[in-house]
Amino acid sequence: MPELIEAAAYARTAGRAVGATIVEVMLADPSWVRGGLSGDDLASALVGTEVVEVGRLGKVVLLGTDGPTLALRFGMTGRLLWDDDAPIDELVYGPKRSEEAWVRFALSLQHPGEEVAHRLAVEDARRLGSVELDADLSDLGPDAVGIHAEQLADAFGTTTTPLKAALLDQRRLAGLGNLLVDEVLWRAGMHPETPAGTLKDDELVLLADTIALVVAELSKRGGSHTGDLQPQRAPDGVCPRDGAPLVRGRVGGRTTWWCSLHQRRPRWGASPV
DNA sequence: CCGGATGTTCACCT
DNA sequence: GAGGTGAACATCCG
Repeated sequence: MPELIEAAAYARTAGRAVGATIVEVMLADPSWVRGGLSGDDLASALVGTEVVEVGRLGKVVLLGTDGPTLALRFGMTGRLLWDDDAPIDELVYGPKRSEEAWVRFALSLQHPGEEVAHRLAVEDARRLGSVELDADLSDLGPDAVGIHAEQLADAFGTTTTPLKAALLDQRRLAGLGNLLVDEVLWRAGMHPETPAGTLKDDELVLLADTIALVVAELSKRGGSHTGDLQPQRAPDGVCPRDGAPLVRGRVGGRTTWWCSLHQRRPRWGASPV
């Protein structure tokens, strides 16, 4: 996604639905629903209910009604739209335009006393997102916002999984995606292949502080793609801090960029040089 | 034309 | 069981 920062922006916008009644459900793409429900199932469960709260856990946006709770996942190209407003204009690896044909799911929402209903819609070109009723989110780890060193220690345990893969694993920690993790590790000066379970207490504190700083700063700037490292995540990119060449590799199945100088190799547990 | 892309999930190895 | 890899999903972009 749309990582945590975009999901938070979507949740803020979706918050405008609180107090409104769902009067219509539009499901343009039946495969966008999880749980084997049809569009009719979805409509009969939701039409007539009132949105009472909107929240977020990790990258998932939750609309709580006085009936079921609706979970929205945005995949890589999902954008949330409120009428003609889009909280996030453009996604880095998503399409550069907007098309009605990519709207997979929408709700019509009627506020009491208002003339016209609003539309809350999700546009998802690649269809990697989904909507689900009463989703089981028990596999998600603690949210990355507000994470503490002790929670990171719990999340990592003694695993030898590369730090980058551990931070991307939503079961350990919910909300960070590929771009945010590269930015965090770069700022913390940690090599992405460091075995996650070998971090010392002071390193866990530094990591937790860096996650908080990066999420706060990039939220203010406007998205997961506004990190200092981002413009250099390209061939011949150099470290914005010290000018050393960046290394491009694959860690945890994802493209990973790190500084050849200040994100040093782990002292042990790495593949032989 | 080809390869790669903010995510998730599953099959298949080691 | 843990963890890695690669594919698949479908589409856009350089």
